[in-house]
Amino acid sequence: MSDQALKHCPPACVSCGLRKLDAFTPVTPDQLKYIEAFRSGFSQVDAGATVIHEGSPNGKLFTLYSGWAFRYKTLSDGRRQILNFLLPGDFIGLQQEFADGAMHGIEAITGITLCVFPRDGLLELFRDYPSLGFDVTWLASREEGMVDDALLSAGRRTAAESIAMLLMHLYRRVQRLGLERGADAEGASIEFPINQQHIADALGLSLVHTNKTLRRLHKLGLHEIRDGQLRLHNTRALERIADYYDRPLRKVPLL
Amino acid sequence: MSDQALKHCPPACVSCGLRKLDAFTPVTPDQLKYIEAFRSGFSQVDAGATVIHEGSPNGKLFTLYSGWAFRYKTLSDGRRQILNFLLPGDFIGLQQEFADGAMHGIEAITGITLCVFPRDGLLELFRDYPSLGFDVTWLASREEGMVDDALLSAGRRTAAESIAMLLMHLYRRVQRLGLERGADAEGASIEFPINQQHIADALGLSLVHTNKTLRRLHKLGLHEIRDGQLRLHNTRALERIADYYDRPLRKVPLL
DNA sequence: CGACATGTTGAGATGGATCAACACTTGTGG
DNA sequence: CCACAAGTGTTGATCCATCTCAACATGTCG
Repeated sequence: MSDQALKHCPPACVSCGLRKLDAFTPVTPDQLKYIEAFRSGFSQVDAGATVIHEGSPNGKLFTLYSGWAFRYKTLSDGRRQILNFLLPGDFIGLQQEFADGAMHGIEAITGITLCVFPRDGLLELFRDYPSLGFDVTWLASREEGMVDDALLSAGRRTAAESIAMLLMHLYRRVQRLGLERGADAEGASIEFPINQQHIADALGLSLVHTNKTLRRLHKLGLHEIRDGQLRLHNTRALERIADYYDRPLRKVPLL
Repeated sequence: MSDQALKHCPPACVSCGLRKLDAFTPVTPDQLKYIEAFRSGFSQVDAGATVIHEGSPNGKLFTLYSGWAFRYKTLSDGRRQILNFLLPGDFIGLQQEFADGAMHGIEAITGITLCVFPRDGLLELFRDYPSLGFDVTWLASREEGMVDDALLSAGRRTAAESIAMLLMHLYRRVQRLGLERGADAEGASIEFPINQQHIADALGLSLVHTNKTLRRLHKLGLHEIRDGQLRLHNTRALERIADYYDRPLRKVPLL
């Protein structure tokens, strides 16, 4: 499936392009119908625009259908921390419902398409389709796992280790979605719409240091970022540097 | 309620000491009965012992009944990052079920008591009591919110800001449980069983720097840690330094 | 008593921050 | 068509928050 086909969210979940991907657990026709009824519509957000404002207590629930986005928090003087990157299939907005701490914002990196769900239908979903409720928990828990990893990077990894980790992590996630670009002369690659400022904010580094470290890894022949594409030239080395080894991939639920 | 009464987990949930606390949302007698049936027993772990080993794929689910513990990850050369601290009422082990990334370990700080639940009964719980399933999601989401905050600290706060944040955060959590020690001559305090190495590992700092920063805050008259007790002498200043302002507290579900 | 965990302090080293330029590209308005 | 601003990436120089190393104090416990 080309990612071109994923640009726009189709009106009916039955013809959902995402769901056809191998990465997601299949659902029964019943469940699919319920999800479609639960969904209140879809929405598009331009690159760079804010999907959910930091600290806004209300909002809807979303499934990211296409494009990249990120969750973030900022301190009052403007220092920003990206909490994690959001890729197609990610469920958005749960914490807004629950957290009693301060909230996070969500910003689109590329233009994105979202399936929208009403916040107050969630309990009903748990009631009517417990296994879908279970899936929501699955997704929440999986996302927490990603933040755990990010915290390990920010807290204990060096800049080079963190960057190696992030490149591997994002590459693998895109790869699992089946969106890896077929091998051209230089090998496989993925779309990589984030800039060095995003990387810096995700890892708790300064922009300048991020640039220098990225440059160093590039000169070591580990990777290449060009024209919005990421190519990994030596995943073995990157894994070793990041001290991160991939687990067998599992299918992920999709709401 | 004195925390003495919370030392041991009673055999029946009806007489659960935790549940009497104001901090938790009440449950119906039906739900309580179900929870009691779901619970397979309880367990004690000594201070310093490991509850769940890092990377162990299986395990049970727990509710921490009494004492302090923490979730952590380590890099292969031993660098350790504490992901968050666990206090009574926290639900433990969800990520073990779901995460496809590497897993975390859990270690007891004090002696702790745990209610044990079988991992494979969870889906059944979602089916039989959707609102309890909803609560599980609630708890997962709330925990993610805490990790989000920790990531903001590790990534973007200075050492002093991070420490101020952590002190406030832990104080407030204990306070919400109703475990604040009544005011003696020097004002209110909480039990504070963690040492400087724990603080360092939670914030991504070195032990030495943690000590010096803690000393500095103490000399500024902001707090005092002595005899395993934490006293905050100037919460206003701590909040300002940490750039963290408390939200109105909400009741938390308890499983 | 010694072993060990914990906290404290100083000295020196360094990873990463900050400041300051500059190059390149893209879009925009004149 | 050019002139210009804005966003992004690059690089060097310098600074400093934090790390590492090293020593010592204290308390607990067997």
